[in-house]
Formats: sequence, C-alpha cells, structure tokens
Amino acid sequence: MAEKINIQDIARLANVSTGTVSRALNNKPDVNPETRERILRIVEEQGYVPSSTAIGLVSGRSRLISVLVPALTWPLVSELMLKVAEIVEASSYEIVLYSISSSNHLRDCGKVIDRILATRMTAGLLAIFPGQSAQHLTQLQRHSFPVVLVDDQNPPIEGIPWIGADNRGGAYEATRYLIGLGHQRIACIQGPMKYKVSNDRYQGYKDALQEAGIPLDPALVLEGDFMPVGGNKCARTLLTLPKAERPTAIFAQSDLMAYGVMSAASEFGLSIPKDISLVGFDDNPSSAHMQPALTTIQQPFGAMGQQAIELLLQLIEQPRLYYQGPYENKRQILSEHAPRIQLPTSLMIRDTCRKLPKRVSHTSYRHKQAMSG
Amino acid sequence: MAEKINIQDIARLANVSTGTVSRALNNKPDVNPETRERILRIVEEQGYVPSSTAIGLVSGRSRLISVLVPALTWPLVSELMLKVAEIVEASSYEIVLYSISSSNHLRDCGKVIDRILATRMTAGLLAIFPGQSAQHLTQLQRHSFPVVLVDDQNPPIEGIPWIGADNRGGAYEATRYLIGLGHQRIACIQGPMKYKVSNDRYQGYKDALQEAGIPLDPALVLEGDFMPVGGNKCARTLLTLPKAERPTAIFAQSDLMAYGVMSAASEFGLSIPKDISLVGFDDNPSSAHMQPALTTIQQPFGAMGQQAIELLLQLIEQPRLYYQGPYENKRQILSEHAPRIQLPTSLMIRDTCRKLPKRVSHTSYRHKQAMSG
DNA sequence: CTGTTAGCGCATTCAG
DNA sequence: CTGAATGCGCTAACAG
Repeated sequence: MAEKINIQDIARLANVSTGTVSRALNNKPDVNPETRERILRIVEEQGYVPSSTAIGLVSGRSRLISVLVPALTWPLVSELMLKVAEIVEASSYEIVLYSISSSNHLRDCGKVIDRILATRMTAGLLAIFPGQSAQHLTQLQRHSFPVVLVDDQNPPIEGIPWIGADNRGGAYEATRYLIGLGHQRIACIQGPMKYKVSNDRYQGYKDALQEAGIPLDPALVLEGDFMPVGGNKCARTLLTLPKAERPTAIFAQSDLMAYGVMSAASEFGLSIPKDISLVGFDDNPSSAHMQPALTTIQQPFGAMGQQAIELLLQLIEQPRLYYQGPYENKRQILSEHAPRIQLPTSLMIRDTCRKLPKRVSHTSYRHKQAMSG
Repeated sequence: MAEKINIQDIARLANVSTGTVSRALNNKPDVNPETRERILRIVEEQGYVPSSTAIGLVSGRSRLISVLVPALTWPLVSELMLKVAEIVEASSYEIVLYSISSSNHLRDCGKVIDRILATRMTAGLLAIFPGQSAQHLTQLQRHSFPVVLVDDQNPPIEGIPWIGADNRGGAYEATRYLIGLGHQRIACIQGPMKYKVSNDRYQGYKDALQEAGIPLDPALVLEGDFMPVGGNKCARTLLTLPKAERPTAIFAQSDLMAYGVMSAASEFGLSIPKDISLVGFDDNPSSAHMQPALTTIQQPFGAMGQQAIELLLQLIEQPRLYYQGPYENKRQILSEHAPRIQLPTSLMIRDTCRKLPKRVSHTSYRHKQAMSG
C-alpha cells in the first residue's frame, strides 16, 4: 500500500500529465474540476503522499522547524513544548529537536546553530531558554534566518523577537500577597544575580516593599542558585538570625529553592506556615503535592510556547514583518521592529502562607505558640 | 557567507567536476589526495554544507528519526529524551518530534503514524510510552519500517523490538526491602490493572511476599490511578482500617501516588516513617526533595533511552538484523527475532521507611508509641 | 583517477 | 485548461 508510489504513477492512473496532478494537488485554480476530482480520488485510493524531500528541494523551502531546548529534565520546558508541539502539528510543519544537554556546552551549541544555518534544513528556529548560547543567535539574525527567543536569563538581543514571563510583576504580586497577610520582615532568596530573571524578580520584590513603605533590609536578601541546596543554605542563614531579626516570611525565587527552605525549616523544628510563610516561583508540577502545598507564582509556559511558535510560523511565511497583537486577529498593524512580548504570571495560593495577627511583636508570637503547644 | 552555495560553486572554484567534489566529500578512495585536500579546503573556506534535502532525494534515505512522545509533562520522559537527544546528536541524524498530547488521542495518533509511513520523511520511529497508540505500530512493522518501542503499558507486540524496565524485579526489591525492615502487613497501591506495568509490579510484590512466607491479604491491595489523588484515596481506605488490620508499610506503584499517601497520612495525623513506612516507584526528580525524602524504585530511563535509540539506529542501517548484547560490542551473534530488553531498576533508600522492632504485635507497637509520645 | 550524464520526485515555466 | 520540458542539488554509474 505505502510502497513507493510517486506523482508519475498517479498521472498514469489518471490519464493526465504530472503537471496536472501537481496542479490538482496544490489547489491551483486552472484545472478542470472533473479532472481534479478524479485525480484526488486516485490519490486517496493509492494512499499517495507527496515526497516532502522532493518538494523541499524544488521549492527551496523547508517544512521543518528547529527547536532548541535546554536540559529537558527541567519540568517547565515540558509544559512549553507541549503547547508548541500541539500547534506545530496542527500546521504543515514538523519539529526538529535540538537539545543543549550537560555534555555539549557553549561550544557545541555554536556548532548546532552553525549547522542549522548552513544546511538550511529547517525554516526557522525557536530557541527556548538557551542560557549562554543565546549569544550565538545574532549570527542567525544576520543571515535573516527566522528566530524567536524564549528567555529569561539574558537581556533582550537587538532584532530578535523575544517572549518571556513578567518576572518583575510576578515577584511583585508574591511579595504584595505576603505584605497583605501582615508580614513585614520578608526575606528574598534570589537566583544567581548574573541572570536577568533574578534581577527582575528582585525588582518586583523591591517594588512591593517600597509601595508598602517597608524598608529593604539587606540582611534578608540572599543569593541562591535556583536549586534546592541553595535554598536550603540561604534558609539556614535566615533561620539562624536572632528571633527579632528573623523573617516571618520568605519569598524564594524558584520552587526548587522553596523546597530547600521547607527542608531547612523542618531541620530547625519550624513549621510552615505556622512559624514561617513561604512563596515560591515557577509552579512546578510537584509543588501542588508538597506537604504543605506550596503557594507560588505560576509562569505562563503554555501561553509563552504558543505565542513563540505562532510568531515564528508567521515570521517564516512573512519574513521581516511582525504582527503586533494577538495572532488570531491578523489585521493588525505590521511592524518592522522585533516584538518583545511579556506574559503575565499568576499567584497560586495554597498552604504555605499564614495571615499574621494585626500587631506582630516578639512576645505576642511566643504567646500564641505557647497556647497552641 | 552562508548564502546559498552549492556543489557546482565548489567545483568551479576548485577547477574540478562536481563528481570529484562529491567523491572528495564522501571519502571515496579513488580521488587524488592533492585534489581532495584542495577541495576540502575550499569547502571549509566557503562554509559549504551539502543540502541534506538533495542528498535525501537522490539517495532515497533520510537522516531524520521520528520520536513519538507522550505528554511531555510527565517528568520521566524528559530524562529518557535527554539521553536519546545526546546520542542522536552525536550521530548524523536529527530528531523529528511528534507528541501525542491530550487533544490528539488515539485517532490522531493513527494519522501521525500514517504520515510517518507515507511520507517516509524519516528513516525510523522511536515510540516512547505510546499508551493505546501502540496498536498502530504493527502497521509500520508490516511495511518493514524500523520501529523501536519503549513501553510498559501493553503486552509486547510480535516483531517489534521492545525496551522496558524490570518492573517486576523493582517491585520485588521494594517489597523485600520492607520485609527486611520487619514489616509484615504491607499494602500495595496499584496502578490501573489494565496496564501491563501494574500487573508486573503486582507480581513482584507477590513474589517477595511469597518468598518470605507472608500470606497475601487482599484487603491490603488497592487499585489506584498512578496519580496523587488515587494514592490519597487508597491510603485513606487503608488508614481507616482497624489498627490491627492496618498496614505498617505501603508500597505505592508510583511516586505520584506515594505523594498522595503522604498527604493522606498527614490528614490522619500519622507520621511517615514513624507510623507508616512508604516506598514509591519511578523516582521522580522531586521525590528526593519531599518531606521526608521518598524511598523509591528508580527506573533506568537514561539507559532505556540509550538502548532504544542505539537499537533503532542500528536497525536503520542494518534492516531486519538485531544485535544481541551491548551495542558497543558489535561482534555479537545477529538474530532475526525482535529483541526484548529489560533493564534493571534500583532501590533508592531515603527517609520514608523505618525498621520495625523485632516482634511486631499490636501491644508492643502501642507501647513504643506511648514511650515516644 | 576524473569528467559526463542520468535521474531522485516534484513544481513550474512555456507552449499549445 | 493541459502536456512537455526544465531544473532544484546531489549521487552514482559509466566512460574516458
């Protein structure tokens, strides 16, 4: 059935030339409706599918899209890819996956990008959280190879469309939520400050503090590593502080670090949220199943994936023109400037935060503890 | 630099024919070493990369490999894919990703497989945990299209190479570990029994019980859904049992269900591992960060991915011949039968299991509890 | 050793 | 409206 059958076979079976078959298949207007129907019927019968390789060769265009992903073990990327895959499969394109794993670092990534560019096997590139490899992307841009970047580590690159989460807004919301609960001494466990994302979240944290008129205490701002161990280490430092200086709430810039905070708390015999309130960032799938379930900021990964791939597809078909606004409504003003799209996060309220009594003083805290004990 | 430059340009620049250039590029023996070097130099200078599309067309072979993945949100798949991607990138092949997400169920998956087969755009298919879609795979097999299946839900399919984890052995090890700790009343929270994996793990559980001469108590064997909610529900049933009938340990057939058990325990005011010991299965990345860290059976996803993709690559290049034994050592006897490779799991001992005192009786248990309370 | 030629499967002219 | 011819970039077979 699926034995190598080509356009000539169809042409023979339909008593027409290959040209006509080709026209019929590509919905060209100038073809006899009767003939077209007959051809399509035979195509259906024979289960004929045009060779995408040949089409690629003759048309010079590819139906393949490169997607560059970081270590897939990061659960967040999965969510994003899910949406990307869904949309690509609904189109006539396919995804070619390139992963920058632990072994092939910066240098190898450059090679991958060179190959993408040189072979032109794919029609465009979606780079997802490429980390340091982002710098190689300008090279593609120079050759007017369509690229869309989903990132949070690097400052935006001139000329490259960029999709990201509103990290500053998310951090602001997290901190404001804690303030609304009555917390005044709120610690911030940061990611590595060399990353843009860490700075953005720090800004959001400061925004909320400033808005509430709470002075920023540098002793409560610690730099972690986005990983559980770093979160744990920072939390230990915070919990070692004298009671009066100790934070009543912690904003961890990643869920993984929040996990570390939770383990540190239990090591100190402290209970969350009774003794310490905690908010994370990311909303990893497992965060909802922690004990207690982690209150956190959810990143809009699905939406980011969707925006990114839709933008890329549009870029491939309409080079150098960017639609502003939602993709569905294409009658938007076109722009020649690479868009920067920032998607809103959302606060997931769960069980790691506790409302503080009106007046928070050392004595009233101990009093309450004694009553419950 | 990377402007469309082809083999003719190189031929012109090197003052040779395209045939010679092609020969030089493909390391054919019959080409003047001097000429070859000159050509290679020019190729390097010009940054020429042969069009894989054209090569694909003329050679009839593809350098693309289809990889069919289930909902990527499942963290386990990421680990597997990581290894697959690493190996593919080291080869001359690329990965084309197809995902069977929530939206496109069984029917759409059939379409995907039809397309893979019809276009022959890719040279082979690696199907990872395809679930119910596995049945479509026989179609590929019939057309002698190389397929390798990584699965645990379905019984093996005749003629299709199969890679899986030793689920029975893993469950046996988990249960034996609990028995070794002195537990006698060990519950088993199963996955859906329509899946092979659930039956395999149940067998392993029974094996260990039988070996230790412990009678199987049907009241302690409950069917879950592999998800946290199911684990929680089953655990509630178990914890509602009268003290004497209540299990002292629970073997959950998935980590996610183990999370559900943990939350159920805390709802019942029970502490893990003090009151109940718990072992999971899978070793999700987050399991090590649970409070307490979950003792579980680790699935060899990396190894599974590696075996699977190496087998597929070999199948593509040596159709209908399967190497038996490790890939590295290729001088193995070849077989015409599709191999079934089962990879060993490993027990990750962490903090959710407790050694029971020598004699386990209702009274001594309460005595100990009273002493610690 | 090397140049020439004939396709791979298709879309796209250019004539009818 | 349609058939025939050209060529996409490359490899392979065949002559030199």
